[in-house]
Amino acid sequence: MVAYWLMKSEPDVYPFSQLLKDGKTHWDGVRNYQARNIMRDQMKLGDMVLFYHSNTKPPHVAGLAKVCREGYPDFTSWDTDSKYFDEKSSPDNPRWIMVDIEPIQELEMVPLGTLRENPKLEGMPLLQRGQRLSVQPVSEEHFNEVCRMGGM
DNA sequence: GCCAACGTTGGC
DNA sequence: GCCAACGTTGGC
Repeated sequence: MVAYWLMKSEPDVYPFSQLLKDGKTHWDGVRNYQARNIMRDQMKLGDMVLFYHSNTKPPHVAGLAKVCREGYPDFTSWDTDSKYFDEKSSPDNPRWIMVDIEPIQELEMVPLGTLRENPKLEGMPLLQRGQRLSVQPVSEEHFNEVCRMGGM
């Protein structure tokens, strides 16, 4: 059973175009327990991901990706040179988890405002007031609709 | 740059 | 365990 997710990245930090170049990436730096738990407990190999660009104008869905490795310790959490270093995490007792994703294809940019205007997306977590989870679930219906809006 | 929303920290 | 203070996210 394939599940669907949305993952946020700031394009200044890691844009979808970089994922296309890299072929895959580990989703490091998540330091929120709710998002971590989703990656640890729920994201499975082959799950589909909407790659979302936040903190940009306009914020938008940029592409499609899929999970190519399930949750494992985020090694940047014990790397003292990393900006994601957390002194409470260690190889023996990792506190943070990441998954790997690989690109499927770029989408035509789907701006947040356009998502909001689509009644079929009513109830989508991304569109809820005040939500800021960087990894969040998407229903199959919403996922398919966003793909359609992105030209697929 | 502002600020609403919300998570975390730490004193008590 | 409560809650005020503070920090971060992220749209606008």
